[in-house]
Amino acid sequence: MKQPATVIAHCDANSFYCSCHRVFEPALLRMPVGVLSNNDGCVIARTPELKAIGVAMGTPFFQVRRLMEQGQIAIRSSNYPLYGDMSERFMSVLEGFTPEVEVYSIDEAFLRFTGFPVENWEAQGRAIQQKVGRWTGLPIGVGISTTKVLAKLANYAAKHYPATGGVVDLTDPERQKRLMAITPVDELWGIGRRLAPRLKEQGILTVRDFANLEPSQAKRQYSVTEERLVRELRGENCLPWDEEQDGNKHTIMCSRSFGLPVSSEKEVWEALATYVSRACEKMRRQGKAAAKAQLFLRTDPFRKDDGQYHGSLVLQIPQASASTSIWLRETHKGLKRIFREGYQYRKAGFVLLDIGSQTTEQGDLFTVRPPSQESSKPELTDVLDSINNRFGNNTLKVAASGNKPARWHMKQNYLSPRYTTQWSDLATVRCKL
DNA sequence: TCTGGGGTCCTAGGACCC
DNA sequence: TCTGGGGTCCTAGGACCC
Repeated sequence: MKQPATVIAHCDANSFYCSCHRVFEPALLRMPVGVLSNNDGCVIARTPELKAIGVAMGTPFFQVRRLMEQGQIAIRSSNYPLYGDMSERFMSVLEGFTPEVEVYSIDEAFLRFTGFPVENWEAQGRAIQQKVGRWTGLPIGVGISTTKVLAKLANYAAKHYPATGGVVDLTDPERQKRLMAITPVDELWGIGRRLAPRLKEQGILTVRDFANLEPSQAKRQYSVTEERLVRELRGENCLPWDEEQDGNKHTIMCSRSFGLPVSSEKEVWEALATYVSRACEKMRRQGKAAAKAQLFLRTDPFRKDDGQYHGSLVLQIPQASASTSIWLRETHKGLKRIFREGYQYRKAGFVLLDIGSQTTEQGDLFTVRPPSQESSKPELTDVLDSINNRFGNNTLKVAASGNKPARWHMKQNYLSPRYTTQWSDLATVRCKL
């Protein structure tokens, strides 16, 4: 068979969050496992065994609580420090296989092989799967083809057909056609719950039906997104290769639902101040700054009988900044403008927009700042960051965030240890001699 | 009692300009 | 009565993803 010039592999961890817990609690390997969203609200990750007993994505926790209490399933609160660290380990194993790795999400990456003299791509896929398994304990699937969309499709097959053992080589065009013909169109990456019914109405039921559309027709009827999808399915690479993506975020958001409804401006402000300082911290870690941000707050849309309100406001400052104190001041002013008395608030958030590199930020022609003022701020935040990096998050925090337990704080009743990122949480291994 | 958080890209429509 | 056409920029909202 002729060797394609560029081959793309898509790797993702199976039930990633659940698998992270299983690495450190092997007893969970014998049980259906679910992970809850923030506030222990609903199920956001499930092992196949949990899916099999009919627990859907997004199921509210109270509906499965009984099963947990009966010991039939295991439930954990989400533990992002653990997932983040396991993700880094996963990605660094992948980087051993090719220099071109695009981290697509916390549990997924594309690998590009340009000019690799690989004889057997399926064997290569199994080698990746095996090494990740041995070095991190995570089970993964690997899909291999010539474009990102085809590689995703291959990985879908790897998951869907157990006989593949989790690895599918879809470089052969004939094999591509066969798979497309038996795959429902709504399984395709990029076809969501709005588009799928529209397509089906028009008789486009399988991925093959979709791939048979003329690209120009796909664009006219839907949008350029769908046109690109059609082209990718036909083997034409038209999605960008973006290895830098992770460091080049355009927005950074921090928002949370409150543990309990909150009605006072003071409490909302405590929460918002916490989100502002977290978002600024993230941005500083990336060496970036922003001149625009948005804050919002809203009531609980599920409580139809209560008065509903959604307020939001875009903030703009003359010069891009990553300083927590500057953004706190602006957000406080903004909150005064959009806060309304008499509502039960359930969520608030802060989003940094149009993030640019701190070194290339534009000066403001019309504002003259005393040099002392600007130079002192970054130093303060630097000190804050370095202390928090060394002694853990929230060792130092802004006073506006409050220091007492509050109604807005998250519920996390089933939290597991941060096995890999906190010395005090390291697992203990005992052995009999 | 109990329903997540963090992103990207595209399009349509309005404001504004020449 | 008559009142262009084309371009850019911005924003809000929709759709998708994990």
